[in-house]
Amino acid sequence: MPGKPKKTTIKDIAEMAGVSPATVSRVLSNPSVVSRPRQEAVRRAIKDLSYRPSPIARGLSTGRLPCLHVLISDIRNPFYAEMARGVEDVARNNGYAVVFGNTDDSPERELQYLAHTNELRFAGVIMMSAVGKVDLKKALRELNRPIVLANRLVPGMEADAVILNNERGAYRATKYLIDLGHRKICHLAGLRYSSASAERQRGFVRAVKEAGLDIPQGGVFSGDLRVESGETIGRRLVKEGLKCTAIFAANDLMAIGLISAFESEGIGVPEDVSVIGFDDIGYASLPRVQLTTVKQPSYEMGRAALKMLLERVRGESSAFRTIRFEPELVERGTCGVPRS
Amino acid sequence: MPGKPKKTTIKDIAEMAGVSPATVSRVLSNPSVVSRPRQEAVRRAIKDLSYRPSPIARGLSTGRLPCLHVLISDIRNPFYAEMARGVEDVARNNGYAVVFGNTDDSPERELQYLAHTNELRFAGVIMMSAVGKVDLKKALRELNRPIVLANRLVPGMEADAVILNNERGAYRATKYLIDLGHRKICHLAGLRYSSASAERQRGFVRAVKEAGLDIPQGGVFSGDLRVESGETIGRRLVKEGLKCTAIFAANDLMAIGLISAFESEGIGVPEDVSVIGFDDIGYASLPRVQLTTVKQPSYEMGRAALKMLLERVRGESSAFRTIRFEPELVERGTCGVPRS
DNA sequence: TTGTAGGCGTTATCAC
DNA sequence: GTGATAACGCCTACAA
Repeated sequence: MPGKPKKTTIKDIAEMAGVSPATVSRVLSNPSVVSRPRQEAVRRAIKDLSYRPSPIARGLSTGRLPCLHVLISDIRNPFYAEMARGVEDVARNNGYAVVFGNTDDSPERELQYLAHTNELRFAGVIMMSAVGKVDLKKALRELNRPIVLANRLVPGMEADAVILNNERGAYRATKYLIDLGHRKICHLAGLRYSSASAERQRGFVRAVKEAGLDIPQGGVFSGDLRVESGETIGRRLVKEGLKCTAIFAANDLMAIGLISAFESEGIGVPEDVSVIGFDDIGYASLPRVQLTTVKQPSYEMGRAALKMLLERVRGESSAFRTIRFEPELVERGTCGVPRS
Repeated sequence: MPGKPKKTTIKDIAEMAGVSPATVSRVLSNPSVVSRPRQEAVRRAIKDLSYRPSPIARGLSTGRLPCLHVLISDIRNPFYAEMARGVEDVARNNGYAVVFGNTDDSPERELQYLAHTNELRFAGVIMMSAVGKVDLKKALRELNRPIVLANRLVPGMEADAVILNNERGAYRATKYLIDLGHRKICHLAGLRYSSASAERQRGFVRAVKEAGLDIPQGGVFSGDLRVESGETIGRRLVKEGLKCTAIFAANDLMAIGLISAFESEGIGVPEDVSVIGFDDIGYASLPRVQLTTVKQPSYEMGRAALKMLLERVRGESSAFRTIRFEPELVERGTCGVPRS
């Protein structure tokens, strides 16, 4: 094969600039230790040959690839898609590739992905779907790489984190229903092992208690955060005879499922029952949906998570930080005063 | 540092099995050339030390990392999220990591990502958001790696592809409106440079022509496939006085935008105007939305695309193939007979 | 069938 | 400051 292009390497640059490969490498990573004239010679050579160092060779040598691993529950959930987009936007602008993994909230899958993180030497991890299991904390620790927990925390684990003040958001949602006059309020909770879901449930309980109300007997259900589980529970609720006038769902997807079930059973929202969600995904604002909900700035949270991760990856060490975003109640059309 | 773990390498295996590193490498990649007894000795050693070859070292040597690059327009579009999920599911089950890139349909960004593909030596590319530009074809060719075009084709480019029969889907959608009695039908087209959008427009035109109808003066608009552009055009249409009784939108997102605009302007759907979309994203089926549309099996298309890519990556060479999925009309509630 | 040795492109550790 | 030189962990002629 005669015309094999042969990528230009650090040696070509060294030769052209009349220095050693080591010096070229220094110009690239630690310029301050190289004398001015050689620095310039090297830079010119780099430009002339439009040289780009090989990330893989670098990776072999340093043990780090310019790739970030992002673990989410399911990219089809608009809330995650939005965060994912925030993440990717800043990663791209910083020269990092983003590898996504859908866990479906399975701890096994989580571990499986982390093994991959390690093998491929990805530079860091954003864990958005942490399912609090003992071994997860251990696995994350042993990974020995920068990690940012986003959206969900891992109980008992110190780490950088980007989360919403879920408790407060849930409290407000519930308080809103109470102020509307509701006395019997149910809660469709999320995953048992999700810290976000747990916090939302706590916020719900606090609001109810503070108002001196009781949670209806068996009034807290748990779903899996998908539309279908909202539908299932909604139908069950109707069948059993609605024992509440309002429901706070742990996320919009389930709220939408609830509404679907109710309306197909002839129960009007908000005439017969009020429904409030959480997240404020894009569809919540459609005229036909008009879901009252608690907004989280998901895109911004994704960006913030990646920025934190980058700082760590770049070696800026300091104490762990937690960035906590504030929720915002968005009044729309699925809540009203209770039927007298 | 005394207790440095020191990953186990191919040498450790060689030593433990009493063979050379080369032999270990062979059992891993081309076992048939190694004698039975040594093969077993090596495998046992691998198991005992739970050895896993380093993808990076391999990558440096072979020029290929076990990562696949998937280029999409925007992960927040549920249609893409669905395909992305299909892709990731089969990639994961085959030991490949998936790197996603959002192009926002920008040719520059497309090229930028492909440069990354090359630098990081990703094993293959799935291009779902091809914006037909001359240099894209060239860039893809020069990439010198397996490529699968999904969702959109690149004009004049031979390659493996997974697409929907867009022309037929659009034809059916339009025919459906015509059969309902509509005579003045508009089309909200998609991206000018998307082959999928172009095909849909052709299908629309064919149906109208075949029925001996005329397309209303200025009755074909073009949007960018996002909800907002549906809203914008919807409002403009109303302002200018609706000159049609039905509209076929190139995708569901824009259809939803149209409906939002119409309803907020007091125009009923389907009473005053019928709207049909394309894709059948999850939200189309919600009771409150009930969007009539053309379904594409997006998840399956994602899977199919990745399977094709894997075949190529694994070196199974053969002629280029195109897998063409068939669309399916889904009648729901946004189309009706025209107002007399 | 098996082993030796060079190469993949950088970084890092030494001396100088 | 700078330049050899050895890793980094695997693959692959080439030779035996």
